[in-house]
Order: sequence, then structure tokens, then C-alpha cells
Amino acid sequence: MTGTERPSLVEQCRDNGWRITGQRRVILDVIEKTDDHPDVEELHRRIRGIDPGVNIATVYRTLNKLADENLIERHMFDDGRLRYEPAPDAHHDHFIDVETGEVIEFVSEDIERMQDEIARKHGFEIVSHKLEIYVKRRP
Amino acid sequence: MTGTERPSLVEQCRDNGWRITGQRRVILDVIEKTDDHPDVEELHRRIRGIDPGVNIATVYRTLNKLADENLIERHMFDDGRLRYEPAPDAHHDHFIDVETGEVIEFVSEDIERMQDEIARKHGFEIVSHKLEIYVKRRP
DNA sequence: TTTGCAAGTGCGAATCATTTGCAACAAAGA
DNA sequence: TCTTTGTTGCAAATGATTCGCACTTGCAAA
Repeated sequence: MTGTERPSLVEQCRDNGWRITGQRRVILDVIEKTDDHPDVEELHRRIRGIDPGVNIATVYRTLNKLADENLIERHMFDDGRLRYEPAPDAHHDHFIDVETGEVIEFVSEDIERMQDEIARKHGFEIVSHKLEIYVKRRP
Repeated sequence: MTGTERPSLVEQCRDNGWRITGQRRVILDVIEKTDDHPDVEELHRRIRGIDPGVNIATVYRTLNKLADENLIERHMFDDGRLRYEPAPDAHHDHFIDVETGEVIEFVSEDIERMQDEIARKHGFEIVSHKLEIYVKRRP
């Protein structure tokens, strides 16, 4: 048997007191199916594939609200646009393939631990962090 | 005695075939004196303090050219504007104090080493990387 | 089931940092 | 000094994101 399922985004939003509109249903649905790191334009493209009437301003507003409540994660890599992914179960960092633009997730307990240590040494407490490694495939 | 001095930015630019105009002399001078991570507006403010006639478009153009030739380093932290610092002698990463906006540099050989290792494990070669730790001061 | 109304939406205009086109200007080599 | 190009200032363009506002719609309470 599988572990406890996380409630759907729609349910989580309803719990947070959001009105579930037709547009939001579509937007949340698309996000839930996301297994990459699309930017707003790409998300809007996917959303329009289901309901062509959803305005991009609505997409922006919804994404901001979701990110504010930590229901999705927002990134900005070196191309300068915002990219989104569903809230991950566990923190991870990213490789970005500079040749293809592909984003690959990775986890390193060791690196996390060293960050804590060095922050502590400097008298800081970590609020969040971002590690992006720009790479190319080794021949 | 001190080690070999790095040639001034003006000299480096001249070596790269740039024309050394009055504006550039001022811009390069201000950058050379920089020991923080100012954004373009702040740099322009400092430059205007010396020569009020330097247009911000010129500042942008010069910064881009410098960054293209790796004579300065460009960052974009979570506030969404470009910030610059003189090309560092050695790679370092950044703490960003979320309460004050202050940027603090740090170096960790250990973290660098682990990044190499994990990249290798994934079949990648590192092109560059960026580690930003958003922190607040520990009480 | 209807209704009231605050929350949500579409649309176009506004914003903000950054870039660009172009005519005037000025380094630097001949 | 003259000539050739690279640079500059200015204003207009860009491109991603946000905002104002009139219209619409979920949904709680009647």
C-alpha cells in the first residue's frame, strides 16, 4: 500500500479559504501534473490547451497566491524569468544544463549540513537558500 | 612586500582594445573602489557624484561589456535587480541578510568539493554555480 | 433556491529595469 | 590634423509582471 496521499491542490486551496473558480481548477490541475520547471508563458500555454479563456493575468495572480502560501515553489534561474514547480516533498537543489536548458533536481544532505555549519559560524540562522549548479554533460 | 598587483580596470580594458573615454574612466574608477554589491542605480548615483553627465544607458552598456569579458561579476539576488562587484580573486558565495539586505561573502572549500563530486556522479561537468544563503542574525 | 456581496476575472494600461536606434561626438592611429 | 570607428546621450522600445476598474461568479446565509 502507498503512504498517506497529499490532498490535491484544489483541496488545499479550499482549506485555505479560496474560492474554487473554473479558471483556478484548470490552473491547479495543470500545476499538479507538472513534473518540470515551466515559466509562466509555458504554464499559460498548457492551461489554454484546456480552457483557452484563461487570461495570463489570472495565471500570474494565482501563481503568486500559491507561492505566498507555499503551495508551489518559485525559482528564478539565470534566464531571468520566474519558473514554478509543485511544492516538493523535500528540499532539493538544481542542476541547469546550460546547453539544453534542462533542469535536474538533486539532494545532498552533506551540502545542507555544511551550509548550516557555516551559517552558524557566521552567527546567522538560515531562512532559505538556493544552490544552482550550471553544468554540461561530460563527454 | 606585497604580491603582484592586478592591473587597474582601465589598463585591463585598454588591453582589451576599449577606447578609454571620460565616462568609462569614471565608471571604472567607481567600480574599482566598490567593496559591496551595488545595483545599477546605486552605481549610477556614485558615478554622478563624480561626473553628473554620465547617462545611465552608458552605465548599463559598460557594465554589460565588463561582465561579458569577466572583468566584473554580475549577480541577481531575490530582489530581482542586477548587482555588480569587481571580479574577485577567488570564487566565493553569498549570505544575504533578509532583514537588512546586506550581502556577506563567504568561502567553503568543502562545499565546493561536494558540488564537484555530486556533479560528477550525475555525469556533469560544472560550468559555474551559485549558492545564495538567505539568513537572519541569530539573537 | 435565491440573493447579496466580497472575491475573482478579463482587459488594457501602467510599471520598472533594461535595451536599442540613431544622430552627434570624440578616441586613437595614420 | 584628418579619418575612421567606437561611444555616448537621449528618447523610444522592450518584455516580463502588476494594477485599476468594471464586470462576473462562488458560496454562505436566508
